[in-house]
Amino acid sequence: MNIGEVAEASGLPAKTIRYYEDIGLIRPARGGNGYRVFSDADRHKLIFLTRARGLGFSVAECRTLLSLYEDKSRASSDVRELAEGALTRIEAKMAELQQMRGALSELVHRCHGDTRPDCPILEGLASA
Amino acid sequence: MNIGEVAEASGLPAKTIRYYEDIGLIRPARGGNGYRVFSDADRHKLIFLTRARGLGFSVAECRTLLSLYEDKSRASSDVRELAEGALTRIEAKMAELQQMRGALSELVHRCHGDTRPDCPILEGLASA
DNA sequence: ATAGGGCTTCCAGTCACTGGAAGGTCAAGG
DNA sequence: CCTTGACCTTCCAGTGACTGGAAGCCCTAT
Repeated sequence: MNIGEVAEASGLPAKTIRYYEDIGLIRPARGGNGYRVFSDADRHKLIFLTRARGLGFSVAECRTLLSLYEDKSRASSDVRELAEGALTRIEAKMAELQQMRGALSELVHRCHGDTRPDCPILEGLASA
Repeated sequence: MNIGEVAEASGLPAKTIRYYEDIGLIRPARGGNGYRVFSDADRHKLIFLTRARGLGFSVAECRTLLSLYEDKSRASSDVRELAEGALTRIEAKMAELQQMRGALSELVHRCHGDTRPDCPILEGLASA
């Protein structure tokens, strides 16, 4: 299949797929016309990448995940460690966002939001 | 004050303060030796920026916030709109992270994480 | 006089794409 | 056979918000 089809199938933009080839995540073959030719294995890898990225793994981690995926003598603990790291990052980020949301929503609710200049949001930013 | 002091006072790295000058968020004076000289107003602005960034406003929004802050005839509704936008973004991001966390933690809990290759995390990524 | 720390500029790199220009290829319709 | 339009190619540059590092000036203390 050509890049358009595999983009459709994997949910990734064609640009991103070319980029993934660039950084060596995938190695599609080439047809006589210079077009990339994607095998089923390539398509599976791209779907794998789409999901892994969607779960918060970095591209570097995806590279490792792909090599673990292909290494039939892997230890599942290696995969789990990566996943636990991603989970920890997600939870840290969520805590940070929760903090922000709390502070911000309080400021928003205290601001009447009309034509007057008086504004608790700006006041809060200027001197917490 | 010099950049080191104002960095300490605002919580921003000196590098970031130079960057903020570069993009025109602040305009510190210069001493005869070429060093940046920060006034109290500069310091206040940097603290303002630290807090606004910490609440999830983009640098572009911070620029607007600063100009609203200095505009004594502003409408508080303009500030509030910006803040509501930031809040909406935060909530969207939180929802996304929650989704990720749910999926990822389920996979992690299903993986025994030992020396065997068998791994539900990889299976989940390969075919959800 | 020298050692150290702090300051300066400038260039390059990060992460993961994304946009756009210039041009080659292919299938369908006239 | 020619054209049209969709699809493909490469290459270069830009995004956001910094961050690292090199080369060199400045200031203070010993």
